[in-house]
Amino acid sequence: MNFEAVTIKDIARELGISPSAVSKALRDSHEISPKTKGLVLECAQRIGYKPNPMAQSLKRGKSKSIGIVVSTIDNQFFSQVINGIESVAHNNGYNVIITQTNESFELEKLNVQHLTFRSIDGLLISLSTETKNIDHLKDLHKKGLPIVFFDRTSDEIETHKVIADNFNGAYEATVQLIKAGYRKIAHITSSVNVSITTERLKGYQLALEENNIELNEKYIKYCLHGGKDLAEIEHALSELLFSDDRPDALFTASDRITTTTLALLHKLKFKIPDDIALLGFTNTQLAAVLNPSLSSVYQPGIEMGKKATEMLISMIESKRPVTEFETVILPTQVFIRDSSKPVGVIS
Amino acid sequence: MNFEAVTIKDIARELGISPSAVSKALRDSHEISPKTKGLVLECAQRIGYKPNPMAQSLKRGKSKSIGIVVSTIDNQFFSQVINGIESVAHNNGYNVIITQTNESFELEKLNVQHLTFRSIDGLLISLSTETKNIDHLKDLHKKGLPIVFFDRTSDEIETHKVIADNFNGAYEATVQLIKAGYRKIAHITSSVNVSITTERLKGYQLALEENNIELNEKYIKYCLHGGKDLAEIEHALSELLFSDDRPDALFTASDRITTTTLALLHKLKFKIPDDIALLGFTNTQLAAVLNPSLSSVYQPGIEMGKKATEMLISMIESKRPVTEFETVILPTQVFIRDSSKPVGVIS
DNA sequence: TTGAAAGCGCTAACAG
DNA sequence: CTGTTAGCGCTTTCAA
Repeated sequence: MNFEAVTIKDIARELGISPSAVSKALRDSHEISPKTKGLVLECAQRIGYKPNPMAQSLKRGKSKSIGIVVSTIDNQFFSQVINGIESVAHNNGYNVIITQTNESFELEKLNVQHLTFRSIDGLLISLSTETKNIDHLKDLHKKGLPIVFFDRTSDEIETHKVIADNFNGAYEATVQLIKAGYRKIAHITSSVNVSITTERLKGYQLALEENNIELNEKYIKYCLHGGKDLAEIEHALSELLFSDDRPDALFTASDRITTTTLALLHKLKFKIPDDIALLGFTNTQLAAVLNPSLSSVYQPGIEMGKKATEMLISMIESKRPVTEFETVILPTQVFIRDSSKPVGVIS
Repeated sequence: MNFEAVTIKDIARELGISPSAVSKALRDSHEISPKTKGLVLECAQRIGYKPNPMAQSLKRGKSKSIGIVVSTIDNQFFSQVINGIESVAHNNGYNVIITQTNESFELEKLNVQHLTFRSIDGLLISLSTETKNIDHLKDLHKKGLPIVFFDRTSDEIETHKVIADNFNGAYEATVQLIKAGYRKIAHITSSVNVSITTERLKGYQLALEENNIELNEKYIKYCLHGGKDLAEIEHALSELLFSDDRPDALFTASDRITTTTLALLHKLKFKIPDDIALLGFTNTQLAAVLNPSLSSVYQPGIEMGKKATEMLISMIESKRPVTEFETVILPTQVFIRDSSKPVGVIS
């Protein structure tokens, strides 16, 4: 509720002119005399007039709000992205409606539906790990809803996308492990459904290939729910750790998986990196003070949020339908710390 | 924009009845025959009718959205709180508008103003560290805007509040340090302005007092921006570490301060807990895998968000003005880990 | 340059 | 039980 319930009519009455004149004056229309404009502006200021956004929205058919779909906000990477989204949106007079899928396809559909009920002007989405089919988005896209994908995208819709350089991040990370002397490098990753999994996998594979290390399929473990369930990571990890051919290094592909893996290795009393090295994607600012300090691939979360929102708003506000789309790839940074120290070096 | 632009009129036309009848049928009014209701519902379903929330809001004078003010979303504790807020709000058909103050009083005022422009039905706020004066909220409160404080509250407005048991958390934490053999316990805390600082300070003081340890004012360091600036924590810390009477333990009072202190101690090559012990408020799930594993006071962030939102929505939807207010205090949990191991014990 | 009037989609008082 | 009408606050023709 707007508690400054001063309307255009109040100004009109005060000045003895018509509401429509006031409206025009406030919008700085050319068909209003400078004198009247001055009076209106002064009066609006004086009696504390604030436009009612709901009335404007109803009239204009725009809600000035954008919907966000992420897996969960309680995650370093996504909270940074949302931080970025929020700042750009706010600066442009938009507010954001955040919804969480918890990696569930059903919840993703429900959330998208809920958002359209709320009359959003555009959608920013990072797909859930369960999502294979995006018909729920195709329909909306066809009807003209501006959509920008970030992080976990889909090829099935042509629109703007913003991702981190997952390929290079993974490539670089794997190369660093190889340089440090590890050869049996396992990869614990998210669901095959999501784009980031494929991109990271490719980087990992190329690094191995270039270094003449044969790919061992048993070293690649997928977590269908992106590590949401502790059990799936526990399962993947124990298959790796208690196999005949235990890997000497782990390359983990997401924030949740990386930190959970670290915690599990602790619990299992594995020494890092002596028993097994660890390097993973994570955006935690605590990487340097973990035990051991954690080698990591960092994604520019805030920038990703900002860029995606800028693109979305430009689509929303574009006069003519946008037909040229862009996929922005933001650089990742690899930090080498103790958890991937060279083999055989005693600290 | 609602891309399912089917309106009540479409149903009315389809069925050859009046829009108001349709409206009433949809709202299950008693003055509509079951037969008509059935027809309307079926037709609504069939042609994909979705109510336009902006029109409803305009009519009802309610926006079904609530405003949130926090220092920054990119912080474990607050992102957990927002997670809780979001889930309850969403379940009750509300959406949330998040704004961040970055601990700035000016931004807090601006955000609150912005939120009222956006016609929020209620406000959830955790004050910035800079905030001493809350006239910007008093005005709104007087005009009838439902407000619920969480985390950092103010006595100057009588309304619902939800806080963690800061007093007990701090008391318990300090007692644990004393039990472990530490006697020179310093306290690095946030700004004196915010409620949590006082509450935590009191717990700290009582623990010392009960154990006949004299309070040393020099051991209490305030960070006016809650640790937003690295420099202020650096400054506080070096005053403590390089004084004649260096403390043997640190009790830090917020997420940011705790993790930054840990990082700085690392940088300065201080051994924890041998050179100095550390125990602090933090909500990071990584506490157990930090180096060393970090003793911590954990606040129920998600619950805090949920509870605050439930209270706010009950105020918003209350038929009569609410006059009985409650301050809910949620328990904190203290986890003792290696960073506060008993003095003299070699691991 | 200004004003009257219609209408965005929905609801509610009042008639019928 | 159903329809007519007016109006939430604002914008936008169109007419004056």
